[in-house]
Amino acid sequence: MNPKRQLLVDTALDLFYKNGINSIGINEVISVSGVAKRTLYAHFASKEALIVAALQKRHEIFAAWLEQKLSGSNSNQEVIQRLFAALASWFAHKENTLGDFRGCFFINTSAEFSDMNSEILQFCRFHKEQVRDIISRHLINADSALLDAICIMKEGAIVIAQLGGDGGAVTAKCTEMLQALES
Amino acid sequence: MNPKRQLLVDTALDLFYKNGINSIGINEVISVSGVAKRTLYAHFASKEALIVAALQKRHEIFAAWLEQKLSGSNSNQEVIQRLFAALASWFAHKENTLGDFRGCFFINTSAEFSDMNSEILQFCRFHKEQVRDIISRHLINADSALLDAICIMKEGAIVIAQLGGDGGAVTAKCTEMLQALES
DNA sequence: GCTAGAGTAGACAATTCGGTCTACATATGT
DNA sequence: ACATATGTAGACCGAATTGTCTACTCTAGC
Repeated sequence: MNPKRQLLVDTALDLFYKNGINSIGINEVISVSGVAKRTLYAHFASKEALIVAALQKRHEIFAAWLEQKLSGSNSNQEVIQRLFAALASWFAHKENTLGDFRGCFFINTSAEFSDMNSEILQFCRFHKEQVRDIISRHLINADSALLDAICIMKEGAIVIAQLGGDGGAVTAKCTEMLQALES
Repeated sequence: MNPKRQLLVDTALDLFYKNGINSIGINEVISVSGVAKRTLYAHFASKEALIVAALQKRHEIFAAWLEQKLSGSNSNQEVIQRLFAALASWFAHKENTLGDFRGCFFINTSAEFSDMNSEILQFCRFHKEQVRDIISRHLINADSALLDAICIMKEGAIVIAQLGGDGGAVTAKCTEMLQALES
């Protein structure tokens, strides 16, 4: 809608994801985006509101990306294979839609805020539920045990890839294990 | 060794782990510990040096805790069972040694710093390698595939527990799946 | 008793933080 | 043509940031 608001959210998301939220001040967001500080505070009541908007934007991007990666799968085996192939591609910085991989924005954000009741952490939990739902909807005869296993390994793979592990090897292991579990 | 230094590291670790590193200023560390600022800078060249010392302390505590939890295991099945039982207990805030659970300090710290070559992130990677080694040493005929699976699920369980998931249920799933994989 | 080491309190510097405010410019709809 | 909305630049505020410095106190060893 509003182009300035959108620019601010995009810039904030980019800076927050790359550097961590507490490392980026409002002044950096405005100087990088080229938007006046007054305009920022015309669109957002506070830095926290901007953070929430950035989280929402990231959620939209990620959910759409995942949905597209999984849509059209014909078996649970294929869902597993596609999901972890997509993650591997993300880890290897080959997914332009998601930007350069630096872990899960929502896990990272959770690390920076301690008030579990804040809107920020509530949204992080919401995102994880939604992602679980997306995966679930693509599974045939949604087996809860399989869904749990997929979600656990997905988070594990993301964390290990972020801390310098071999993202390709890890996702391959996950695929192998989960496909064995399903058959 | 030096009591003031130790007090500073303990206080810093507690505050950093509870609130995130960038949310805690040097002034808070000194006011909570009751140590003069001058003394802090007599022991540490900078905040970064204090952070590294806190990471080291946390690593010592965690490594000793894990070692104790796994020592005396008589089979890979038992290692798996013990590891995830210990994690479940940690997630449920029943491990006094580790303090109230708020995720993995090293994953959390990785989220706050972006320079992969900094001493801070180097130490986070070192910690993960060491933990992997500890688990590996307790496995019989250390099967690399099993070790990978354990490490992936361990990270996944920690992240899910941190974001409000049912830590007990997740660790039970992990135990079940890994024991099936091993038999 | 004196000296040296270690610690204290807190002022201070320089910068940055989130956020407010004034004064002005531009663009759009009627 | 004029009003309204939306934008700009940037001064300003009080608080907080990391880090330095001065001046004083306490304690242990000789």
